[in-house]
Amino acid sequence: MSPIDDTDAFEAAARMPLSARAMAARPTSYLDDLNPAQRQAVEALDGPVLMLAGAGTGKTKALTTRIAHLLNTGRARPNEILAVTFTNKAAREMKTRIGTLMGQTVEGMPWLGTFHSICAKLLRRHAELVELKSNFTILDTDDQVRLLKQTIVAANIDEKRWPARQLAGIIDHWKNRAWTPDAVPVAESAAFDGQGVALYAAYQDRLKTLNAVDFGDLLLHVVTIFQTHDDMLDQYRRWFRYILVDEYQDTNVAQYLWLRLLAGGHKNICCVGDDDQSIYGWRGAEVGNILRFEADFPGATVIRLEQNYRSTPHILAAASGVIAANKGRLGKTLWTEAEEGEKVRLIGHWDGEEEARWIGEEAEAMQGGTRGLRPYSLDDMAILVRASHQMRAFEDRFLTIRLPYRVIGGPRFYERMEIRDAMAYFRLAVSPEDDLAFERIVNTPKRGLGDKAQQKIQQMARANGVPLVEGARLLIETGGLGGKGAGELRKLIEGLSSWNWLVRNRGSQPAIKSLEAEILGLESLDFSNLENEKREKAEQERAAQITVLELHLAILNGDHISLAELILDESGYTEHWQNDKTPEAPGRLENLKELVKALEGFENLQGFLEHVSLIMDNETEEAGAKKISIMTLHAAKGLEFPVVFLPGWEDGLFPSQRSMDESGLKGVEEERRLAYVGITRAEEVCTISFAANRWVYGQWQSAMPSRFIDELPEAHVEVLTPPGLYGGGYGAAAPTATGIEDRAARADVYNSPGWKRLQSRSAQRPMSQPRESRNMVIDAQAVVAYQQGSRVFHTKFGYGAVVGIEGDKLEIAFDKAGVKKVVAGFVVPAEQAGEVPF
DNA sequence: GCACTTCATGTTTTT
DNA sequence: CATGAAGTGC
Repeated sequence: MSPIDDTDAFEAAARMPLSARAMAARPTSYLDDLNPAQRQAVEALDGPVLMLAGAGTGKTKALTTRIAHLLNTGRARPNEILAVTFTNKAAREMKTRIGTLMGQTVEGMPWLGTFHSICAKLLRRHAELVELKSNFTILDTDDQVRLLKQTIVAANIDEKRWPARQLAGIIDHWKNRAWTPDAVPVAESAAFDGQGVALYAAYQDRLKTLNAVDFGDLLLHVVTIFQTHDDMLDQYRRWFRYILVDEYQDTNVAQYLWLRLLAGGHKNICCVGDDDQSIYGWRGAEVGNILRFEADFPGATVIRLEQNYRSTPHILAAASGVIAANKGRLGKTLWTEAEEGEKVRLIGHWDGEEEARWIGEEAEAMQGGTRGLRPYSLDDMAILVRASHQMRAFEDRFLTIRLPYRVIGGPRFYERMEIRDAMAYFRLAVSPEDDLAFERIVNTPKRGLGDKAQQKIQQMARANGVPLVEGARLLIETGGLGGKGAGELRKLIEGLSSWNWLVRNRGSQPAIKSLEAEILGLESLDFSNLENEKREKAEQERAAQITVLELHLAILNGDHISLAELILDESGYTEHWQNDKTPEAPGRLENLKELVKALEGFENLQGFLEHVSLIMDNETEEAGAKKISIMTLHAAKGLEFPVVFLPGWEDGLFPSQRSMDESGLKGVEEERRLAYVGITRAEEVCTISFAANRWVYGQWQSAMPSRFIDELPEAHVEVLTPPGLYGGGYGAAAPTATGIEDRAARADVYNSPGWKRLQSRSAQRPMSQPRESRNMVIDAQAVVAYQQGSRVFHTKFGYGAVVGIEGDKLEIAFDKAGVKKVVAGFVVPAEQAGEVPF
C-alpha cells in the first residue's frame, strides 16, 4: 500500500455516514494531542518511515499512538504488529501507554518486546532448524565465560595469558556483526593469538551439546534461520504486517539484518531514533544503520520531531552547540515554547573533592531555593557521571553530610551470587541435564566436594556420555567416591531427583492420588500399642512426614512457590546463609526471599526461568525518602530531571582518554553525543563542572577543562564562582604526590580556552563570599561523637570498635572484617544501628 | 578447604 | 590507592 491509499482511506472515512463516522471518530481523538510532526509520524502508516526524534520530543508518545492508530484503523491485529525495543523497561512502558491510549489493557501484543525476548520466542519455535531443542537454556555472561574458560583450557591454551573474558568480548563482537564461525573475515584471524576463530567454533559446538545459547546467539540463530529458510521468512514477513523499532541508532549489524529480512516484503517499517544519542558504539551499535535508512529503503518518509517538551531554551541551545561539532549528522534543530529559564551553569573547582563538596552543598541549598531559583526536591536532582568510579567521591561526601542519595545501576539483582546460585538449583530441578548449573552448585553450600571429586564426576559422565548429574549418580553407585563427600553428594542427587519428580508430575492425577493415599496411610497408623515415650516420638515423626507430603501435594497441585522454598531449604542453601556471619548475609537472605516472591508472577518454574534469563531488571524503586540520584550518563539515557549536575568535564575523563585512543575522532564524537545526552536530561537547571586536579590511582593528576566546555555557546552559559577562589581555589598550586609543583600541567590549565573564558567571565562579576561550610561542622561532630572503644556500625563491614582517630578518619577494628580506616561519615554508632549494648 | 599473600588492573552495559 | 582475582602455605 502506498501513502496515497492511506490518504484515500481517511477521505473515505470522512465521507462515511454519520453513524459510522461517529464510531470512527471517537477512537481517533488521540490524534488531537499531537503536534503536526508527531501527527504525521502517526498517520504515515504504510511504507518505510524514519522518525528522527530529538531528545524530549515525545517519541514514545508518537510511537505508541502509531500502534494504537494501526489497531484502530484496522490495518493490523495486535498480534500482527512487531514492535521492538532494547530494554524491558521500554517495552513495558510502551505496553502501558498503548493500554492507556486504547482505554484498556492491550491483550495480545505478543510481539512487542526486546530484540532478545522476541528472538527467544521465535527460536523456541524453530530451534530444530539450528540443531537445538526448544527448551534450550539461555546463558548469561557468567555462564558464558565459564564455558569459554573450559574451551580454552581444553585447547591447551594458557588461560592466564589469554583470559576467557577477552575471548568473550571478541566473540560477542563477532556475533554482533552476525558472523558465524565460518563467516568471520580473514582480517580477524589474528584475534586471540590466532586461535580466536577455532575457539569460537569449539564454543559453538559446546553450546549445541549443552542445548544452550548465549545472548548473541538469540539473534544470530534467528538470522541464520531466516537466511536459510525462505519459506519460514516468507511466513513471518506476511505475519508481521507492520514493524516498529525503537532506539534504531542503537541497533547492531545482526539486529539490522534481522529487521531488513523481516521488512523486506511489505517494507512497512517505522524506525525511531536519534543519531545524536547513539552512545553504544562500543558494544556494536552502528550509527550507520540510521544514517543509511533512506538508502536502504528508497522513498522512505523521513519525519523530524523537533519540538522539545522537556528543557528550557538555554539548555537546548547549549546541547545543540555541543553536538553541532559532530560531522555527518542527520541534523535536527530542537526548539521549544518554554520560557527562557536559567542559563547552563559552569563552575570549575580546585580538585575533585571540592567538586563533590560543592555539589553536595548546592543540592542541599536548592531544596530551599537558592540563587533565585525555585526550591527543588532531592528526587528532582541527578548527578550524571562519565564513569562509575566517579560516583565514589559523591557517595563519600554525601555519607559524611548525611545527604540521602541513590545510586542507579549497581549490581543487578539477577547477577548477584545468591540469586544465581538459587537459579542454578531451579534450573537443575527443571532440567537435570544442565551441566553448567550443576557445576555451579555441586559444592555450594560446601559439601566436601573439591576439585578431585568434581573431576571424578566429570570423568564418569564423559565415559558414559551422560550429563553430570547422572555421572555423579553412577559414581556414587559404583562406590567411586569415598569420605564425607560421598554421603553429601548422594543427598544432593536424591534431592535433585525428588525436585525433578515434583516438576515432572505437576498436575499429574496418578501422582496426586498416590500421595494422598500415602498421607491417608500414615494417618491411619496406630501407635496405641506403643509405650508413652515411643508413641510420642512416633507420632511426632508421622506429623513431620505428613507435613512434608502435604507440601509435596501442594506442589503437585501447582504451588511452584513452595517448590522453590523446598528446594532452597532441602539443598541447605538457605541454611548456608543463615549460618554465615558476614554482614552481607542478611541482605542475601532478603534477596532470596525477593526471588521467591518474584515467582508469584509466573505460572510455573519453567516459565520463570525462561523469562528471567532475559530480564535483568533493576527496578527496586523504594518509595519514601527523597534522594538525589547518582548514575552514569549511559544509565541516564531516556530519563529526565529538573536539576542535573554534570561533574568531571575534563579532557581525559570526559571525553575519556581511552575512547579517544581507541577510536580517535569517532571516539570523541561518541563522547560528544554522551555530553549531548547529559545536557538534554535537564529540564530546568543544568550545572556542568570540572576540577583542575584529581586524585586518581594514588596520584594527583591535573587536567584541562573538557573540550566540550569550549563548545558550549557562551550566550547560554553562566559561570559560577568557585568557592574560596582566593584561598587555594582554582589556579592555586596543583598539589602533587611529591609536593613538587607540576608547572607544565599548570601552564596547560592556564592556556586552555576553557580556563581563559572562565577567568575573564568571573572577573566581570562580583565575587561571592566563600560559603560558610556547614559540612565542616557536621564533620567535626561526626568525629567528636566517637572515641576510643566506641562501638560503631558500617553498612559494608558490619559492627566494630574504634581503635584510633585521625582527622575525619577512624581506625576501626571490625568484628568480622578486620581493622580498616574509614571516614567517620561512613559509620553510625552501633546502638543506632540496633546493636544491643552490654 | 581456608586464610593469607601477591599481583595486575584500573570506561561506558543491556540482553 | 584500592579492589578483586589468583596463588601459596597450612
